[in-house]
Amino acid sequence: MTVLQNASDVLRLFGSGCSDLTVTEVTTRLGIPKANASRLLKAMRDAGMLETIGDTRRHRPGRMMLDLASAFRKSLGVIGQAGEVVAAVTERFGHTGYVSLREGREVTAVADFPGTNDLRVVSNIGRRLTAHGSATGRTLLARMSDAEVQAVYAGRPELDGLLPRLDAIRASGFAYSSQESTPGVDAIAIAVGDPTTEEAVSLCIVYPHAVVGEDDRDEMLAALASGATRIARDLGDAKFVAPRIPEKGLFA
Amino acid sequence: MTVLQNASDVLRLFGSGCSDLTVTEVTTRLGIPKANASRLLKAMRDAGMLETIGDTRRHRPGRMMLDLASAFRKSLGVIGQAGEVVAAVTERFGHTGYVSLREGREVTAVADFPGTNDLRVVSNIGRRLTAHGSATGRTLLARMSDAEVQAVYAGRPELDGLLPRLDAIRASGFAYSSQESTPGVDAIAIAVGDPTTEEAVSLCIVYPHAVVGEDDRDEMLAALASGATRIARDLGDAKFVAPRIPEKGLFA
DNA sequence: GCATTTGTTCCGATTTATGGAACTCATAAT
DNA sequence: ATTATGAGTTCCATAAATCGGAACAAATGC
Repeated sequence: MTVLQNASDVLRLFGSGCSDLTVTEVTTRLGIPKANASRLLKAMRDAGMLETIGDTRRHRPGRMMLDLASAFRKSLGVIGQAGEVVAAVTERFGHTGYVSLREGREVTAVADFPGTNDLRVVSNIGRRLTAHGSATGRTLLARMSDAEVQAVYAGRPELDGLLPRLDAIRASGFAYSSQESTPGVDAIAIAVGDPTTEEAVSLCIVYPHAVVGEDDRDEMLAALASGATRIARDLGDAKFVAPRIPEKGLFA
Repeated sequence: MTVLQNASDVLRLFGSGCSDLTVTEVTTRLGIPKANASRLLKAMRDAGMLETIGDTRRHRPGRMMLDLASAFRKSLGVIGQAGEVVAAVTERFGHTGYVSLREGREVTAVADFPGTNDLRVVSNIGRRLTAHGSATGRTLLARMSDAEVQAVYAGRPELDGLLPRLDAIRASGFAYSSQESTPGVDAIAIAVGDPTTEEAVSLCIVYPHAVVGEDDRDEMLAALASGATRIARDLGDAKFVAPRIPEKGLFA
């Protein structure tokens, strides 16, 4: 067994909820001689993979690991990061999720995460929705200025009443729609973008109107919002508005 | 040179802004034979420390590293995390920073970070301020309900006009004070808490009123806010309100 | 198609890791 | 005060990994 594998096993112990380790914990949890564990932790400390907590014998991951996490996220790109967030929300609540891009007056899903609930909205990757007529699309339009939106919709009837709705999204940080694109289906969407590549995507969760109460809905919004906020912070998205979870009854 | 040290050197390359690496980049940047680099990256991949990006030859940190970053933060606790954020802001802008706790109607600094500017507010750890009369204190009070605040200030004159000020903080997510506790000194404060331990701390930057323009002030607020937001997200702080950077002129 | 760049594999010599036991150090119990 | 107890480190011969150079293979560019 190579040292690297052992070191990796030690690091993996941190994954399962434990935030610090001692030599003995490592020997018992990995089943290796304590002489090895002792030397291994020392070597990992010297290499900066671990650091001791204060002057105790407890170890935690080294500071270097913070940079790694952000390098990992950076290399994913916005779409990838958005996908990770939506996947996590889908996993947790069982409802279908999308990541979508806007092209002109339309939006297309570029990644989809089928829900697991018995009653769920079937995923439909590649289906094109109108940007003005979907929560996802409006979050992406809301990232543009009114002038830009007007340019996209020059002389078109869809513009009617659109700008105030976008203002509302700019204020709240998210969009919600109930039975708009599909009967019986509600959607929550939040947009986030990468200022360096100019890519903006929308994170969206869709669910059957009938089976989701206000509390679940707010929880999903909160989950989606916290993921999107992290992405926006990591990428330095200045246009992002941190969604504010509304009080009960003020939703929509 | 041990493998662990080499592996660590490779990981460290990610720290300096680069989000992915190839074998040749590693050989040149670390100055090691490419045979070694090739085997090293393979071993690190097998150990889960790295993963390849798609089916290209580029490598990025493995997903495991995400867990490590959060284990690191968790082991710091709120006070430690707040300290890291304040230290970073202090470092960047040169102004003095504090982390404070509230006890009853007073707040005390538990960590301080002396500024580096020629004209700066001298740090004063252990100095007690009134909670109602300092930006720091009010951010902490704003985390409580009106009823709880009233209980703390039962029958006391300080309660006059306090609740509306707290409401303003709850709405904006931060507190600002100009020449309040100390003449010539302004302060920006944001509170964050750990729901599991019930600990709440306030992150605060203090600076001479005369030398900081609106732009710098907004930048400091943004820096403090993004750090506090990350902490709140990591810990699941439901009471946290993500600060919204106000438009010019609407500040305070 | 050929040249070039990039990555992998092979080899013996050398370095490093391994695991059992002996040892130190601090803390808790008698 | 003395002795157990447990955690952590160090010692040693053996076993296994790494090293660097060069030959080899596989992409990429012209």
